[in-house]
Amino acid sequence: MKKIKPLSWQSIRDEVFRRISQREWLPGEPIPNETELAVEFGCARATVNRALRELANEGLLDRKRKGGSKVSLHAVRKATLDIPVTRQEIEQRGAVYRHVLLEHQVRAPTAEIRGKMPENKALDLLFLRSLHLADEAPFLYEERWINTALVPEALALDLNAISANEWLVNNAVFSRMDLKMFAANATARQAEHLQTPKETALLMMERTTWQGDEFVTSVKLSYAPGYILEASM
Amino acid sequence: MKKIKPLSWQSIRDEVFRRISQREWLPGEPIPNETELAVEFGCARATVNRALRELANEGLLDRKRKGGSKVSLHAVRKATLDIPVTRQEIEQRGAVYRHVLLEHQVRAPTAEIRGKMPENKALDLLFLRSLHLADEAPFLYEERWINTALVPEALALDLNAISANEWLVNNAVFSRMDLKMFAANATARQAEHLQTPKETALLMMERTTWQGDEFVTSVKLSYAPGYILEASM
DNA sequence: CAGTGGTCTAGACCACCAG
DNA sequence: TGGTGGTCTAGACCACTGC
Repeated sequence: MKKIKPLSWQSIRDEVFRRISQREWLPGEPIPNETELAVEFGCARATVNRALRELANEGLLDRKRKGGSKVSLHAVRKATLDIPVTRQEIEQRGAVYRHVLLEHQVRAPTAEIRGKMPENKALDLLFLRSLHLADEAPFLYEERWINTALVPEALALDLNAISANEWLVNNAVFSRMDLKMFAANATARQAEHLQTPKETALLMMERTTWQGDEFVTSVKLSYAPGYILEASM
Repeated sequence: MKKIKPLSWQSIRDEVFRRISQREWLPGEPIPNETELAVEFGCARATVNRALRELANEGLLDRKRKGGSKVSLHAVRKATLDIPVTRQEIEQRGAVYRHVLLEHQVRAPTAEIRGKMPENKALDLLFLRSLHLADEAPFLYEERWINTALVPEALALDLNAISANEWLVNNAVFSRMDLKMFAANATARQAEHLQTPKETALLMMERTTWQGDEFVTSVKLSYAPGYILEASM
């Protein structure tokens, strides 16, 4: 077994990646354990561990105690999706950001939203509708529910000055986020706000953030036609 | 400064996360350096490093040598999107998978695809159109280009037996993937294949995978109406 | 039970970069 | 140029789990 130069965990990661890519190590098959690789590469086991851990995080390896490390049978690749603050996303495109608060009221949640809450709590929630503009053109329309039990400060805010989106990102505590993306034909209301013909295909996103098992905020976003959501890995 | 129990990097990560969440450490402000935190938590610096590195990966901290670690001004949260093999995705829903190869030919790439290739190389590429079915209902329609210079074996495959999607995932070498999601009204062709009315809003995805700076395959996916793409963080 | 990965430690050196 | 994070090491113990 030829001894190879690398010292850094990155080089080891790359070398292991190469062996998997070039099918020296086949899907489903075990690879040498950390100690053996450390000997082969002439480095500490911790360094090998770091390299293999990264590859496992990317889904290329399955690792189990005692079971050892195996090349994943079907590499479920994971792409990373950035969730920026809408203002920043617009400004990054070189456009001027503005947002309009269309509706702001405390009301009983819809059945859909109530389903996310514990049975016993029948609190009223803060409901918002707003529009984000890029250079005065409609960019994103949002309908949002905020759990005022968890974020009472939201009630006192001037949401014309700062968008709920931005304020929540900077102030709300949350530990988990669910995210759903789908397409929908524009309803009359969406079409009106986004200044597009009715039935135009819109990219929609629903995001719910949670603090423990209670939801903090849930928002339904409608992107203006032509919006492209990008991700990479 | 009160000394806290935790030993594991997870507990330190959680404690630091709590301090950021609960605004003990404010956005933009520096936090104590690794050595100081190691003393406070009563653990090795490497353990603190591991904890802070995870938080930085999630976008909650900005770290710089000499500059120290600061709470991110606008936490760009990163969601994770799984890219499963279509067959597995369908079978995971308890449905029977089948795919149909609609077209299979070597042809000159369109301008759009040629833009992804180096100027000098004017190779013909393998072009495929296929349909993935769940319980015989249209699930996903795809149009795919494969760079046969990089994956010559693809030319000899029986793509009726195994979908290009699945074969490529298991056999193609790639180091990077670009991913775009958007909505579009169904064209006549899409409507026909997905058995839906024309103009129905469809969730579309374009994925291009790269090996170094050469593209391996580029695919345009049209999901059947009602499809929901989920992610989480 | 024994082998594997998961983690922690204490120490060390280095790369980067703000001051 | 000094302080900070980035990394490597050698050793150790532990947790899980296949056998």
